Amino acid sequence: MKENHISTSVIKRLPRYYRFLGELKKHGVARISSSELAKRMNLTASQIRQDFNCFGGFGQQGYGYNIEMLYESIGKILGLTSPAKAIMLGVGKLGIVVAENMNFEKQGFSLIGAFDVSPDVIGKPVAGLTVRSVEELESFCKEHHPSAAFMCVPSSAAPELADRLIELGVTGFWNFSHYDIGIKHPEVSVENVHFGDTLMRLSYRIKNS
Amino acid sequence: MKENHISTSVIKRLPRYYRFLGELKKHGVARISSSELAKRMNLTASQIRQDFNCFGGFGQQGYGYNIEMLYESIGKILGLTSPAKAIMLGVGKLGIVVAENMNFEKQGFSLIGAFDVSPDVIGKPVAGLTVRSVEELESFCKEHHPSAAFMCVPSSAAPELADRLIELGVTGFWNFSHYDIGIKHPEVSVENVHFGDTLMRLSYRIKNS
DNA sequence: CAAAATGTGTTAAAAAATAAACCAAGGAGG
DNA sequence: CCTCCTTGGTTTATTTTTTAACACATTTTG
Repeated sequence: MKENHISTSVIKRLPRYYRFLGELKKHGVARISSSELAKRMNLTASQIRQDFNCFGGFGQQGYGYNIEMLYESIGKILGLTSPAKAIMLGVGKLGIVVAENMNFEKQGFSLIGAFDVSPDVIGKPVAGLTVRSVEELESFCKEHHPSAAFMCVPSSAAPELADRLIELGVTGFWNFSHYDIGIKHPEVSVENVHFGDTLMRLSYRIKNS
Repeated sequence: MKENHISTSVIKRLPRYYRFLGELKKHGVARISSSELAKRMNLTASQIRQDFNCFGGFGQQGYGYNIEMLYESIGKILGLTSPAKAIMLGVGKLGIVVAENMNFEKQGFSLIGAFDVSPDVIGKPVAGLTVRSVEELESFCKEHHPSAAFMCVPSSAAPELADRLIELGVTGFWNFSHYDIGIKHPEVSVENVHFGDTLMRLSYRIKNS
């Protein structure tokens, strides 16, 4: 199922391409050359051409790239057209903001459940769902087979939960906790959202440039 | 002021080292070897040694690294000991969660102001501050000289705000908006927190592995 | 309709990042 | 106090990533 092994560097850039192309599309631009796109995105034209060519020839010599078509193609490559079933673990302040303000359907996921341990939130509505007790996790997963988990729990709860989820067939984690899921389970995909790390990097940059 | 130009790859790894070492410290571990740390972090010992050596010899042959000392050293390198003054722009749901749940002081920053356009939030308390009108931005900055801005505003508001802030002396942005601050202003440091991008990458991985 | 201009796909070169190899400093054990 | 073993710093090699170069297809223009 792999596309001839695309490097992670390329994958990391794809969402940004997608955003820029979406913006251009919205502004009614029909086509763009690699050099023009490079100028706008602050990249080299060479890199853009090479990135796109990992997935086949989207452009036309002497013309450039058709934005509409390229946008859709990248969306398909990213899997945005076939949403993966996802559940949210931990419906605290962060979880609520994330659940209610992200447009999961446009980003390749479909949120089908939310779980927490606290009686304060169990039973409450979030993003159109009713928060379940984490005790129902097994039965729920065995029925609905989510493939992704959004981890908005404290670090202390993450390890045990991750184990259970992987056991239940979850293969991808969107991880807001500080626990490093990938180390114990190298077979699953993990995308970390570590606010603290980005802040510290910014701290370094501000003080060393 | 640059440390002999450290590569961005190394800087990106520093916060993770910092986290792992903090954890070890908390568990009372006094020393660790590069190979042991490598095993725990899923890296190579070679990379760890090379990374640390960018900043000088922290280890001792035959002994390893003193965790307490290394932890503190990395903290200093990241600038966590000398907080930079920061202001928050946009006190919506996301801004509030971020402001109230991050421990800025431990991550190199000191939040000294929060601004918004909406009368609904102006005057309200957030993270110990009172939200100001964005109209006060100029006068506030001229008095307090923040060097960092946390951008929690909608993309539409970001470009004009970024211009104003840079004009007022802000050199670092923690950017939650989709607007790409760095392109127009390559001289400032920007750390993007793009939830959508990480989600799309996860979508790709789940569907292509 | 031909020639100039545009601009991709692809191959080659350069640069950067990662991993391996090696050596000497220092600790552990007798 | 001497020997052996661990282990970091450093150099060298390998791999990956990025940039440059170029040949050829398409469009545009006069």
